[in-house]
Amino acid sequence: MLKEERQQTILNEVDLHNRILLTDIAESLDVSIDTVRRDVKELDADKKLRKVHGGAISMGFMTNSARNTNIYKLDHKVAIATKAVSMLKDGAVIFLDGGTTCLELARIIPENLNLTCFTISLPVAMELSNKANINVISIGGQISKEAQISIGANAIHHLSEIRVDYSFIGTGYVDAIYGLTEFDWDIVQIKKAVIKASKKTVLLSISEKLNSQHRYKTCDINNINTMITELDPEDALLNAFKNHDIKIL
Amino acid sequence: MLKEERQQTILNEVDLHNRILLTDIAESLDVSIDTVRRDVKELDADKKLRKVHGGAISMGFMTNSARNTNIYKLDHKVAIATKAVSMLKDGAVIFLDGGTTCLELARIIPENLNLTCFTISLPVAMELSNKANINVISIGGQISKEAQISIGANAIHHLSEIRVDYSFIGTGYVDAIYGLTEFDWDIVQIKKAVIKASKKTVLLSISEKLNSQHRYKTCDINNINTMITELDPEDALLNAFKNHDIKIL
DNA sequence: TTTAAATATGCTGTTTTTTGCAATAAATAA
DNA sequence: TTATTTATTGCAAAAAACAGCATATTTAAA
Repeated sequence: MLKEERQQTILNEVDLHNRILLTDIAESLDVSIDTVRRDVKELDADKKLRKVHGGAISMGFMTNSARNTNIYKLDHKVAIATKAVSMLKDGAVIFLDGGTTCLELARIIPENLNLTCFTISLPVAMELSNKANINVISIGGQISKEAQISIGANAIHHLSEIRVDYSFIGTGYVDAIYGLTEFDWDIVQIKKAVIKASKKTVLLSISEKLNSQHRYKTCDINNINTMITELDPEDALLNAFKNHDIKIL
Repeated sequence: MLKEERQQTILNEVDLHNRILLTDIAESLDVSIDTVRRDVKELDADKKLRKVHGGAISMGFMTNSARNTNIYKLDHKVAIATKAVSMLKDGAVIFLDGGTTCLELARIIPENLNLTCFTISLPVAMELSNKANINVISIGGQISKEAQISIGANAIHHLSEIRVDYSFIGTGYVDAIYGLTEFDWDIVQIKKAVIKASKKTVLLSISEKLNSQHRYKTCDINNINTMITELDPEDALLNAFKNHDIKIL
């Protein structure tokens, strides 16, 4: 039996059953466990499957790392996410909101960081599920088609049952006087529940959103502990926020 | 024997058996191993076959394996999903499992169908959220990194609070006698909860999984109301399942 | 035809790859 | 925790690949 043949067989088995045991493969192919282990290691290096303790799992599930479309002001959002990452400590329990900025944060969270991470966002949950050291817990509920997040009474109820160290949230509009506002009533309800469930709340917002407002109010600026924009903390645009008890990064 | 002739013989052997050993060829053609090695090297350079350690493999065999981005037996899964779609009625409340077959089903659900759809799968939820007439409800819980689905006590508890008309589930292994089995204990618990929450359960499985089994049992075949494979319902491979009270599509 | 050059083949010794085994370390389960 | 399973590492034997060389065979030109 050629090595290539063997590896092809392993791939078939993995794709067929989603998950296999190295011992099963070794027995069915009648080679040593070491050989199977080495094969699986190679296939893992080639991204043909994913090696896990005792076996291997299919890549079919996890081919989702490709960033889909162009994100508006991606560079700004990456800058914000980078600042946010610096706040993360090993072992923390956090919440991640939906939206492209939080998704960017999820993307750049270091692989070696141990976190327990709640989220209402499907894309964020998918992204985080690729990180080995992050325990991801999705908050279920009715899915908002626009935002791909859980909304509604169910999600709010689940949020009422948790308490996280930090929550990282986005907002539609933010203003030093009017606070955080949204276009959408459902979203406001969810964000209120998130803030309630957090010891500290961190707002991620590109500067373009500063000094804008809309119809439904999420909370006052004072409810936010830290605000992160892509700007330098000393930027004049942020002056209006410095009267409040809020840390600016 | 001419070199040309010899190489043609090698190509024939490769095309016939998908693979050859250099030693076999050397012996059957009664030339030295070095000659065969040189021939195979040339044929590899001409892309007529793929040289591997100890032998050669046909191009067709390998291109089939280079489906890195594609899904294993996608055509079969589409066939299954198509049959499953025919079971869906307007206004139904259904559950969709994780896995590539269910994801395929989610993809081809018609835009005009009104459905309420529960799921534990992040990719399925994302896919369904693109369909205007489908009310998507995600079951939250701890996210399994392998399968990108919610698992654990929380998810099971949420499942216990719902009751759907139809659930469409996949399985790792299925056998007429041993029933549905899985590699993973957590997955079994979730699937049990799903079956309990369903008035009718529909199993989606490609025929390659038939007559295979693993260590943890989800349920007996009798717990499944309908089984869908890519095969014709009258196919002999399905005979073993016909003794049971199960509809085969 | 003869000869020289080019090509093909086989042989030898060396290097690389593959594989299994054993000892130890790490991870998981009880 | 302890016990068991799985991973890792180093090692050695076997198989295969490789490089260099000698011989044979074919081709092309004198």
